[in-house]
Amino acid sequence: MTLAEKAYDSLRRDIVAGHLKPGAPLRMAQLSERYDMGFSPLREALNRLQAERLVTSVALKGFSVAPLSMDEMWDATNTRILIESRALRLSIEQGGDEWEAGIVGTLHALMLQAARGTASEDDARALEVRHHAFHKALLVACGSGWLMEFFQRLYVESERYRHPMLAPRPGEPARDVQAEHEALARATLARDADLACALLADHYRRTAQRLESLMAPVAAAG
Amino acid sequence: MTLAEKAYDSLRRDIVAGHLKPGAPLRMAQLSERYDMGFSPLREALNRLQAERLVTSVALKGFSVAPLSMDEMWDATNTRILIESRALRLSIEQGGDEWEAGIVGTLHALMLQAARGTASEDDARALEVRHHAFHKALLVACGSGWLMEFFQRLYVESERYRHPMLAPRPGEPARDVQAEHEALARATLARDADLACALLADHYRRTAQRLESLMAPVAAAG
DNA sequence: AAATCCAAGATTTTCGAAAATCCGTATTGC
DNA sequence: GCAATACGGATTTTCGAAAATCTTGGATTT
Repeated sequence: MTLAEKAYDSLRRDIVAGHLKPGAPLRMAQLSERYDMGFSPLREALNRLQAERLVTSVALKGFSVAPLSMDEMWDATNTRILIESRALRLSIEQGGDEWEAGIVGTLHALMLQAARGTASEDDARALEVRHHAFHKALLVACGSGWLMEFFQRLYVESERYRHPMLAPRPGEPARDVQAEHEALARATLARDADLACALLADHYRRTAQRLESLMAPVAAAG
Repeated sequence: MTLAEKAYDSLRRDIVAGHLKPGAPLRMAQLSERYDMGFSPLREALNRLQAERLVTSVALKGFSVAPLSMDEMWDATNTRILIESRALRLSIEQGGDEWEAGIVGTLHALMLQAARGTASEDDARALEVRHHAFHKALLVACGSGWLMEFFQRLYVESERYRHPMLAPRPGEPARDVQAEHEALARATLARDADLACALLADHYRRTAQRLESLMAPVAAAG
């Protein structure tokens, strides 16, 4: 793995995790020290991330972490529903045994990690990885590289918004996300496309609403 | 404009125009001579293009022009119809006077250039620019940055396939594309979403079918 | 007092060479 | 004879410094 690829992975992780804050300028000297490499691999990584809209850049003024906004979050949510509904329908039409096995397997792995909780940083990351794997497994039989690419893009984007939610407020009742995942998997395996798509859309809309109510006070305070 | 941006524009144009052939390796030394600049700005541009799937890369083996295939062409066509249908419906719901004026204006400019023909290279490029502007104008009131981004990505992709079609075979009757554009604009301005989306889908499917019949002999020969 | 201009420092961008890696070829060993 | 390997040239990748540009602060002018 080249340094430029390491730089890409590290920067992407730090941006998605919110360790590099939205809007923050990314100075070459700082990044060079932080990731212990020269400018060249960093600039290559930043250019890739710019194409993915995770960073912005202005000529001769450098790069910044792409900002977040509630409008953009809703846009991503709605577009996600459009893309994934289509992909899910295609998968339900075309998916075979291997596809079904993937859903069952990734759901099981997700459940195990969810039961384990997210006490440590590693556990939280593992949950995120398995969550992604499950949602990808649902769609992977759609046979469309473009739908899968757009799914990936929007998944990463939504991860940026979801991150603050992973540390749930003390008093609030935790929403049973895993039950939603299970119902979604069941409808999908039963090849009930209408139900599965409805559950998927609900799943994302609820997450978005939760996020909005969670961020509203933050935005008001900041 | 920085050299890296110039490199990005030049490479993108040459790839989309087919001047750099699908699958061809992109050697740094050659590119450096061709575009008269050092490696750094070229590598930055190539990394951006890689993120947009216009070039592929393998670590330590360098970059290549991304390949084309009929499967991928159909995938892009179908995904385009999904994305643009949604964007068109949203635009028809939400678009105001400015949006309508944009459609009428860009359609008129497109017609003028189409009447002028595509004898010279410059005319062909001008037609392509106005064609893009018209299709963008139809969707621009959708209010979704993500839909617009995906539209752009798929437009560029389809441009790569469309390019060989711009030099029409001598004997063949030219399809009246501009009539389709006019009908599409009329249905859109009449706020008839169902008809407009149907025309849009037909427009793209016909282009794809035309391309398939045009490329089949090429693929068989090569 | 407000606006403009200039210089110094900070920052980004680009280059040219060094380092690391790959590929084809010929040689060695069995 | 054939596989494995070591060598040399070609290529990519990375670094460190130079060039170009921006920003900041104060001095100067209106």
